[in-house]
Amino acid sequence: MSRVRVRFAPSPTGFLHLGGARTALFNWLLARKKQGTFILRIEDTDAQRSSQEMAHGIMEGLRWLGLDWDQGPYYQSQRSDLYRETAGRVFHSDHAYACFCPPEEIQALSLKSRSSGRIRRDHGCRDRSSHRAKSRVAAGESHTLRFRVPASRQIVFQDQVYGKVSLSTENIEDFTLLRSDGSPTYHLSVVTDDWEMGISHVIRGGDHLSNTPKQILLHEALGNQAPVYAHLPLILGPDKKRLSKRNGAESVLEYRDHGFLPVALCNYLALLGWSPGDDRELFSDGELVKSFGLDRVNKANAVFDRRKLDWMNSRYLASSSSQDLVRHLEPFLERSGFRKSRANDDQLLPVITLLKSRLNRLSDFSDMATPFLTDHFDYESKAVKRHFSLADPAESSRLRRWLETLAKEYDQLEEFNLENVEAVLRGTAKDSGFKIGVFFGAVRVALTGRTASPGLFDVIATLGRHRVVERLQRCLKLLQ
RNA sequence: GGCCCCAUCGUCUAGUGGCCUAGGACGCCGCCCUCUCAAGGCGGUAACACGGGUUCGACUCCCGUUGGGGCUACCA
Repeated sequence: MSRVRVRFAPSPTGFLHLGGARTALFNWLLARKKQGTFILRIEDTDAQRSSQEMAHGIMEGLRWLGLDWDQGPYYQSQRSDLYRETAGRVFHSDHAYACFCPPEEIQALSLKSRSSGRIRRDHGCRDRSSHRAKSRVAAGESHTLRFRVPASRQIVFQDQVYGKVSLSTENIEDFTLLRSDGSPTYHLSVVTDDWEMGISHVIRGGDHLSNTPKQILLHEALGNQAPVYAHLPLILGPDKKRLSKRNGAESVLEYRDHGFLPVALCNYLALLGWSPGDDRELFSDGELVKSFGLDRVNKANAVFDRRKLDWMNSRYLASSSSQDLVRHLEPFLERSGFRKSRANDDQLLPVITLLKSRLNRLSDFSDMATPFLTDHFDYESKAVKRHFSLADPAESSRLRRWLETLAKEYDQLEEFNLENVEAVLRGTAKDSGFKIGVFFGAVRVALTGRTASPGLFDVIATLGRHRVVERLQRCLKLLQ
């Protein structure tokens, strides 16, 4: 069996959105599973709309997702000679012809085709003698090169996802190979490169399903063996319309910046159009590669559901090692003004361990971690009002006394560990006569400034004796 | 318009003629756990687009209808 060689071939006319990322992922998964080769090819034959920035953005996105490529990036803009050479071969074997019609004329013909419901090819160029055409070409007359689509043939291919797909050549227009400026179009460059690069499987979006017969025709004309095709169902936006800028199609880099973990996004994307056949949903490292196969790819388009992505992200966050999260958290900490250095990893790690199971995004961390990373945090006014502003002034001073007692107890506690910390808090709360919720609530506000936090014992143990005592004393003022 | 493709809970999906009283997950709702908020545990809500066939028997096979998507460029 020959080796699997696949490619991801984005055109750098936009960023890497979810659809492109999923296509890249499926190619990558197959390559890794079959120990094949994953090639990156930048399809920038449309010089007007392509840009180097977009190409770089796409590669940054791929790297972030962990979809490393084995060959490339190849830039089609640098391979024009190859395409012109291929075009020459198609032309000389009479599978293509020079078309001298001005664009408007072709457009009119296309319009006519549409209203009549069948492809019109009666613009003359395709039937004129090649001698005359050659002399006009030699004279420098502006023209395009068009593929001469054969009449009345059924093009049939076996798609790995959709099964047998067939299309009559009656419904294929004489597509352009070379533009009037001599630059190659998509079909020419794709077919040339797929052959030249020895691509075994073309895995791409379903929007290319109808293009495939054209490319097969071209491969035939060139005497190539066409690759195996596998088309992927499209990813739709929440309104069931194709993903677009207005419709949830952000760059994957925005997902990175919003605090998603690349593994979470890959996992989610893998399940959009593919399923392992059992109930597994969260995949650990390498498990996705092991389980993946083209045979379990779906045919129906899938609607992107951000809430499920959120859930998946939170699950990955909770199960990641704190050590791993430090690295991912770094840009978020910096963004919110926390200096992060290797030196304070020791301080950071327990906080991450404490909070990671409650995170939905990496970006949630800084805010949640504030009371643990600095002494300068605000007390939520609603928290103070609810837990410190007792209706009865006598009660207020009683609470004050007991918090003071707690501070003393902690200050004198022999070993400040989770177990002892819990015993002291429970004991003091009981002695105080306050309801446990009232006392714990007050302590929570004193220590974190908030009404919601991780379990109090964990909070206390994580903060450490010094800060706990200091904060309990500091907040007594709030109870004056 | 023409051609191609698709169709199971709101969403992602399992299901390849009897295992289906249609399974799982997200979401939503309730309960439990509990010092708060999450998480977690338990339970609930909710689907085979429609109409014809084929068959002893259709979610599963065939045809049609409807709906959705794609292609129909000197874009990719």
